[in-house]
Amino acid sequence: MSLPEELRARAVRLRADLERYAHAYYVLDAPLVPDAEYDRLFSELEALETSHPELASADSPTQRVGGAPLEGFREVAHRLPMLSLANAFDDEAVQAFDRRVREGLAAAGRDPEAAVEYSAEPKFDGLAVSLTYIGGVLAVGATRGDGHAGEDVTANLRTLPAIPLRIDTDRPRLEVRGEVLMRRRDFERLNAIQRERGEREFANPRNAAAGSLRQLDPRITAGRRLFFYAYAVADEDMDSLPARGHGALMDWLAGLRFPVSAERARVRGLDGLLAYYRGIGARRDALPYDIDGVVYKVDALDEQRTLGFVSRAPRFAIAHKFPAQEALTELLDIEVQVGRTGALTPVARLAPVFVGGVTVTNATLHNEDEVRRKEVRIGDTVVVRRAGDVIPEVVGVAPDRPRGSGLFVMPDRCPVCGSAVSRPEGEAIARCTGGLFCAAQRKQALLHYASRRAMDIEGLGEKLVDQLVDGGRVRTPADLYRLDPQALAGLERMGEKSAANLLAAIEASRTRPLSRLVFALGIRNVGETTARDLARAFGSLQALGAAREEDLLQVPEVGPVIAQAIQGFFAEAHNREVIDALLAAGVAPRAEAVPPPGATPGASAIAGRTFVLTGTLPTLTRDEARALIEAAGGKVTGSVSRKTDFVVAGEEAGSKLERARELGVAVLDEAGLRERLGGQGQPDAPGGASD
DNA sequence: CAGCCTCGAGTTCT
DNA sequence: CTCGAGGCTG
Repeated sequence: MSLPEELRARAVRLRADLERYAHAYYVLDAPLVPDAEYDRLFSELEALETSHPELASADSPTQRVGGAPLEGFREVAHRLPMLSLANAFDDEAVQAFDRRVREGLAAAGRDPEAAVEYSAEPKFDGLAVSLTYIGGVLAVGATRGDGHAGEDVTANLRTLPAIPLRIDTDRPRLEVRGEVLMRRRDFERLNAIQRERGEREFANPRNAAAGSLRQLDPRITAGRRLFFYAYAVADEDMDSLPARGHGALMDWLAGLRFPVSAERARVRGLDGLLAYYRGIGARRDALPYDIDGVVYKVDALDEQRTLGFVSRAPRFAIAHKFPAQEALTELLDIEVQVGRTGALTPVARLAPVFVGGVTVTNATLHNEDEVRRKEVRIGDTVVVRRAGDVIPEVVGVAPDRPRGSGLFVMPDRCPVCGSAVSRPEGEAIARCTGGLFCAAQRKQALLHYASRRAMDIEGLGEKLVDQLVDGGRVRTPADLYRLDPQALAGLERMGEKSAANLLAAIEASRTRPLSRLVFALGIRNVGETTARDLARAFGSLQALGAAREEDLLQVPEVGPVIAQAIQGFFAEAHNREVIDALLAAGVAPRAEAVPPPGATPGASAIAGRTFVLTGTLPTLTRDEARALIEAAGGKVTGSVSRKTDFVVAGEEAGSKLERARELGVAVLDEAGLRERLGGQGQPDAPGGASD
C-alpha cells in the first residue's frame, strides 16, 4: 500500500531540477535546458502529483500556476516591524547622514574621522514584502501593510518564479525581505494585453505590481510576471547569521537562489556614496526596472546594531531619492478659476503628460505675477514637475523650443458672473467683487460649509452643489435644511437611498460644535484655529455678532485686520439673514467644551506642548492624532520651528522631519505619542486628584 | 521695525 | 505642500 519509494524520490528530484532551471531562466537569465525540456519535466511532475495526491506539496513548482481564489486576505503580524527609511533629497542631507553615522559610531569607540564602509543598492520602486521560510519551505509571504501587520499574500507570491519555494538551509526559520516589482518590459507587455482586451491599462509598473499582488485569484497573479529582489534578512539574532556585513549577507542570499540586485556595491565614505548615486543616476533609464533612488546602509551588522533606530527608521540607513521627475508638455490654455473668497486663480491646462507615475493635465499657476515671473504663454512647451512628488507644478518654459504667442491677461470681469475684478494695491491676488451674487463663490461657500472640517455633511460634493445651485434649489447654507426628498428627486445620480443618506447627513449637522459653525460661515481670514478661539471667547453666534472691536482684539490671533473682517461680515444684511435662517431652521450648535485650563504643569506630557504631524502614521489618521493631542490639552501646528516640542513622524515623512532634525526637535512615532497620551487621564499620582 | 511664527487659502489625482 | 499675509516678539 505504501507508495513506491522511487516515485517519491522522482518527485523530489523533479522539483529540485525544475526549481534550478527556473532560477537559471528567470533570475540568472541563463537557461540550462531548452524550454521544451522544462515543459516535459513539468508535465511529468504534474502527472505524478495528480495520480498520487499524497505527493503533492506546497513547495512544488506546480503550485506556481496558482490555486483557487481566496475570499480575502488574512492579516499577518510582522515579528519585527517593517520599517521605512529616512529620505535624503540632496548631497547635504547625505553628508549629514554620514556625519551622524560617524558620530554615532564614535560613541562606541570608533575613530570618527575614518571613512565608514557602506553597502549601496538601487531603491526599487515596487512593494516591500516579507517571506518566511520554515524548515526551508516558503510558509508565509506578507505585504508590508502598516509596518506592524500586513496581508497574507502567500498564494500569490508562490506564483513568482523569482521566489524560491524551498531553500537549502538548516535554519529552522528564516525571514527574507525584499521588493516585488514588475520589470518595464513585462509592464509594456501587460499593458499591450490589457489594451487588446479593452481593459484598463496600468499607469506605471509600480501600480501594476501592486494590483497584481493584491489579486484574490492567484492565477491572475501568475500571469503577470512579477519579479522579486531580496534586500534584507529580519532576525532577532543577527549574530546567528552566516555573515557579518550586509554585502556578505546578500551574497549568502544569492547562494540560496534569491535574486539580489546586480547593481549593489560596497563603497567607502561620503565620496563613495555620492559617486555611486551619480553612477546609478546616469544609468537609471537603462535599468530594466524603475527605481526612485538608491539606498545606503552601514555595511557591518554590529555597527548597524550600535546605531539602532530613531522613531520608525533605522539610523544606519537612508534612501537617497532622485529629484522629482520632470517632463515637457504643451501649455494648451490658461483658464481662470473662482474660489470661495472670489480669488481668481489661473490654472494651466496641459496636454496630458506622464510625470512621476501619473498623468497630469492641470497645474495651478497661483496668480498673475506667477505667470509673468515664469514667462509662460499659451502654446509654449513647459517643464512640469510634481512638487513634493504630489502636486503638479509648472516649473517654467522649456529652453530651445518655439515660443507660444498666447499672452495671459487677468480678465477685468469675473468669468463666471461678470462682476468687476479688483486687485488691491500690494496684494498678489485678484478677486471677483460679485460676492454671493457670483455662482462660483456661492458654490464654493456651500462646499466649504459642508466640508469635513466645517459642518461635515457627507455626500454633498461638487457635482451635487452644481446641480442644486444651478437648479435654483439652494442659494445659501440655510436652504440645505429645507431640502426634502422631492427636491432631490430627479437629480443626476440621486436615488432614494442617496437622497435619504444626504438628508440624514444634513440633519446630523445641526448639532455640530459652535467652533465648526463659525468656521463654516467662511468669514475672511477666520480659519479653523481662529474660529475655535472665537467660539470659546464668545460662546454663541449672537455674542460674536454683537462683539465690539476691543472685545475681538482680546482673542488670540485676532488683530485689527481679522476684527474688521468679522465686524464686516456681521454688518452685511445678507449674512445676518442667513444666520437667522440657519438658527430658525434648527441649527443649534453644541456648546463648546471648555479646554482643560492649563492643568498642572508636568501633569501630562501633552498639555501645553506644541506638536507637528508629518507623514502617514500606522493606525491613526492625521485628524485622529490631532484630536487626541488636543483632547489632552496639546496644540498641533503646521510647521516646525524652535517652539515645537515634538514632531510626530510617520511614513514618508518629508521636509518637516528634516527640519526637526536640524533644529534638534524631539521626534516621536505613533507608539511614542500613544505612550505619552496613555499617561494622560490615568491618575498616576493617587490621592493627588484635584477634581 | 524686522523677522519669526502661525494661520489661512488654494490645489492635483486616484 | 506651498505661498502670502496677519499677528506677535525682541
